[in-house]
Amino acid sequence: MSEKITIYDIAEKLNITAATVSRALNNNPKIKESTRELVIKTAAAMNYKQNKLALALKSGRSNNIGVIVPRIDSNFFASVIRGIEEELHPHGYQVIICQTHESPKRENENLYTLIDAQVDGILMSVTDVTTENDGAFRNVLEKNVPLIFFDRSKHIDGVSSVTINDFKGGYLTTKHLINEGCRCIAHLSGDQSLEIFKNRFLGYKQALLDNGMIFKEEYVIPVKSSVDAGKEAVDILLQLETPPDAIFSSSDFAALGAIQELKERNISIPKEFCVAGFSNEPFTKFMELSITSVDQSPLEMGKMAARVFLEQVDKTDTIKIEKKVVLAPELHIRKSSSRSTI
Amino acid sequence: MSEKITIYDIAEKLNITAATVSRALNNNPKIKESTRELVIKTAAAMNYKQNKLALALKSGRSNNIGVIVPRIDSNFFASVIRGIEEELHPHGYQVIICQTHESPKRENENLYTLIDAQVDGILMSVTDVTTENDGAFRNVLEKNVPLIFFDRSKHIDGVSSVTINDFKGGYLTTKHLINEGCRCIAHLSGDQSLEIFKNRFLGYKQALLDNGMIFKEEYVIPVKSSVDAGKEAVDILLQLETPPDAIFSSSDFAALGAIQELKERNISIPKEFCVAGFSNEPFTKFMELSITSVDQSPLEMGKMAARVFLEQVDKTDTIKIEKKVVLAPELHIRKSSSRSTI
DNA sequence: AGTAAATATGTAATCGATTACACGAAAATA
DNA sequence: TATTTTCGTGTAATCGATTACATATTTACT
Repeated sequence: MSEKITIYDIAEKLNITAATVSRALNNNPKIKESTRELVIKTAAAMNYKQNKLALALKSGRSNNIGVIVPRIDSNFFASVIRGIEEELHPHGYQVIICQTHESPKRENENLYTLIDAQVDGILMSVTDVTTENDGAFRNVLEKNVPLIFFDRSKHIDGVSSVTINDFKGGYLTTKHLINEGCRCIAHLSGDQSLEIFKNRFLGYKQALLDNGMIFKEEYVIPVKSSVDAGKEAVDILLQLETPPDAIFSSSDFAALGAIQELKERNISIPKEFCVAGFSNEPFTKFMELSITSVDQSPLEMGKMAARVFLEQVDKTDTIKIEKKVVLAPELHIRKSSSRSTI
Repeated sequence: MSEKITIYDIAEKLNITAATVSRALNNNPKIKESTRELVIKTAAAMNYKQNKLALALKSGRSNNIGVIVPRIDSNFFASVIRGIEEELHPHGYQVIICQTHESPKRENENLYTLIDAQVDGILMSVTDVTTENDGAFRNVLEKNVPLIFFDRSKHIDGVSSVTINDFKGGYLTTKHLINEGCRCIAHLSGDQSLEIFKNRFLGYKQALLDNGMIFKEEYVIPVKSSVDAGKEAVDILLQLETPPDAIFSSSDFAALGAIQELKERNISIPKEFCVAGFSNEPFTKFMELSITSVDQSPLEMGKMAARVFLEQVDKTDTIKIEKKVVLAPELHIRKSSSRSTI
């Protein structure tokens, strides 16, 4: 078992004090050049490694940042985390992962745990806006720990966010469906308490109105992000007096379910019915009948969130600047809605 | 900005020493019951939070564990990490994520960084067996930090691992293809320096031999795990004198590419040609022509790796027990290879 | 040579919690 | 009552690094 070498060990060996060793290693200009070289050489020879915990305790900075997501095993969140890790790694930060599983209680708990662990910042996607975890959020802000929301945001003074323009995503997609000749476009909506879903819906609605189409409440079906939910939604929609001829789904999984159900009923896609999803999950482009979807550039979102964090950290004296970064959504048009190319 | 409350603050308020406060909070039996209650009540009232960094420095334990994976944005690794996090969270551990991007240099760097950060354990999937990062691994073991490999393992004395029986996975799949009537089965192989791919290949070979079929070198095409690689492989295979009538791919992505290329050539699947992949990526079951694949139960693998870690941590005095957990692969038979059900 | 200025290093406190050891007071025993 | 236990708490060292302040040594200048 290798001994743990401290600056005291180096000091002892060289008959100097730990203070001098510390200064030499930190390039303090007051240290004689010859001493510095000697210390550095000796430190290397003894295989000295700085104890990060001691440093963290002294400085109050752990060089860890916390990331809270509903779950990690979703392509979107995993990609965001990848972006965060890649951007922050060069700066010496380590990424701590926490999952909420959409539970506000877990979210609350994670926030406190991360603060306890003295992270230097928290990047997160909120779980639920209705529940009041404001205590936990306030606690973070009071501790002066930079807090940055990505994708699923929440309005809190002084908190920056990185999101995509979901409204535009919904608008573009709906507009595209209209352009393809669809006349009655339904929408599979997500949890309206989350802005992202609210905005996708609003974009959908606005696109309808801007293009002389009627918005009908009955065409909006709330779904969970699952294949089955998509199937059920189609079942409901097709029973309407005037069934729709297109679906803009706020979830790729629901879009997939919808497609499966439509096929089951021998409805031809995209000829008779067009479908578009949201998130650009990998499978959407792999399908034989590839699915039109909105890309949220998760990698870029993660990197951007990390950059916003880097801007805010260490600026405790400055008045905190609330930065709202909004990325542009990118509509990937594929077979499930491409009548023109057929 | 909320003050940071320490045990000294509590001590001062109650006119006792920090030692007593510490003991009271830690349920030390030597503390008078009345004192303990008073301390606990006061701590709560003052909103005291234990400083984890100080504790970590004193105890040498950070309550963090490091996870190193090639990349996080792959369904498999993300699911493993999910399993790890869920299993370790109740025990108070936080999970630090590192990516190698298949670079041995990054792997090396990550290992040292995690040790520097005083993690209490490292769970990882190795990147490459050929490169000698042995120094870094030895460093981990010398520091007495539990090291556990999952999926991609490496033979190092005293290191436990959690893997699936890749040999069996390859064997079962190949056997299945044989049962479906395939006579010439090709294999898209992965990096043979990694045991997982080696074993999938060996399982494939053994199944052929056990069932009176001939093994041909030319039927084994090394591929990267990508759609394009699968397409190219098919291109090569179909130019052979005796082209195969089935493919067992060590990668789902390559299997997908193969299927796309076969369709391109109007070869009917599974009638004329069967295809099976490995990993059970989400898209394999979503496809209209769903793809037969081997499930590696990543969630379970992560949980198991975490459990092995929990068993090993804190047992520094005991002789380290090398534990090799091998999970059973599960073949999911789908349309891409199901002649019987058609 | 004598003093000021510059340079290099040492001393000791600090970050916050834990804990071996010491000690005084109360309770138990002789 | 004297002595030993037991109990509860205080003292101070420790984990490893940083740093304000003090001090010693050189160098520069009159």
